[in-house]
Amino acid sequence: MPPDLNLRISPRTVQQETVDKLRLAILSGLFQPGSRLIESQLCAQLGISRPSLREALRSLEAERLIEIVPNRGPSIPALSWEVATAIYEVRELLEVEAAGRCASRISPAQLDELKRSLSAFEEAALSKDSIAQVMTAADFYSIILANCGNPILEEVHRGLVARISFFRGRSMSLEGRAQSSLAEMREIFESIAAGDENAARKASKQHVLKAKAAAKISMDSDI
Amino acid sequence: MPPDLNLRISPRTVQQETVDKLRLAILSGLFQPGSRLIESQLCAQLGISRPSLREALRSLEAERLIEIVPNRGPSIPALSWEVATAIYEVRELLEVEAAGRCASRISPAQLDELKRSLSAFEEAALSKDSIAQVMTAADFYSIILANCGNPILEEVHRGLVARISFFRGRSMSLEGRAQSSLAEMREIFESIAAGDENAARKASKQHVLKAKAAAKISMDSDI
DNA sequence: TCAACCAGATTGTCTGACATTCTTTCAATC
DNA sequence: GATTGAAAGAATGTCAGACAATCTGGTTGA
Repeated sequence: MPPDLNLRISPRTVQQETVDKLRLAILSGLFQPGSRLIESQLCAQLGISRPSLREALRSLEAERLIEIVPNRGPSIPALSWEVATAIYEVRELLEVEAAGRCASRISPAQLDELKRSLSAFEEAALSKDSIAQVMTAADFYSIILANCGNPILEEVHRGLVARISFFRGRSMSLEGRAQSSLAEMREIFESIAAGDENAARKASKQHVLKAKAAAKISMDSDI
Repeated sequence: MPPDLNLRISPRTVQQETVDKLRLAILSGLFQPGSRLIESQLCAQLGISRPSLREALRSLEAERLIEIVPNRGPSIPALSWEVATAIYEVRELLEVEAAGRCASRISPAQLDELKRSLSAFEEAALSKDSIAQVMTAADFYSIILANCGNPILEEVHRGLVARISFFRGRSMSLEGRAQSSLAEMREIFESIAAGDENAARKASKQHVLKAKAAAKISMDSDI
């Protein structure tokens, strides 16, 4: 029996592929905020039919990664600073809780995993590759969220972070932000490693607040 | 020019109507958990075409109100108690925060609105109409969430509460649950009316915890 | 009894079509 | 010259029909 059987339990459909491709394209900033997406163009570029594309667009709409106005079609929403602030606030709520829970329940194996992801971010921080920085940082959080013992917390957090990826890329390229981010993340890690729930919460809160401040600076500084 | 010119009327499309109808059907428990939805049947019942229906289903899938497994189609997810617990925990996080913020920022007009919705729940609690109870209680929360000053908090909360509507209907029909629920909600209201942020948080937390306990009882008692 | 297999049911996807609704262009009017 | 209005073009909303791939349940054969 072919060994790739376990990889094919759930067949990937055109719709799933399309959602993933478009999500990646949006998160990496390929489309300008406010720009409209033309169905026929996307169909041609992706090599799929309109019904399949429209299903994918509905999924992305529900994730709030695109907006669909009747008779005007899909577009990339321009994230206002008000909404971004609201997202950062909820993110703080969730992330602080997750870090606290994680501190008292993470397994040694996962802790090791977390340490490795911190190292990966450290390496990225030394380089000037802001894309790598954002990705490794996202890995770090996702390990924490995955080990907080609450899958819903993880799910909601992922959805929110996706919507502010736009800001995260920009703020990471601020002078010195990667370094101070590294320091904050190290503090979170140390607290979790020590099993100190309160310290983990405090460090996590600090981190989100500073990330928000950095996002605001990067937004104000250029427009 | 008026500052906030948002007069754009958005026409209701077949897809939106369909999503609303199906969501209502799901939330009111019309479909058994675990049961499958047959596209052709739904098309006939709703009088729409398959592409339109499939778009609507993708929206509902993203809201986690249905599951779609490739080559098996859509079905109503059976909510495990583990996931329900996780949802209640996050709901607590969000609702407590919202109640706290609401206490220090709600306007007199909205406070009056809140009072009216509490009265509506009181009336529903006296009757034995558990559907009316769930609906009026939902109104009460939604006013609080709408006045917490954070639209994201509101949005996330709405999504989570929708997924546990199944439990809320059952637990409301428990002997005495509506009455104690009323007492808890009244306490939340009084705290908010007094502008006492800490009391609002405490009352809100109590309320969610008791709602969770009631849901567990109603789940264990019949299977 | 159990496995293989077959027929019906269902989904995934595509093509093509058409009415409705923007958007843009260009001319006419004031 | 600016504004209005109309017409052409583009894009979306929606449908119908088709077909292959896949699942499901029951029947057959060993």
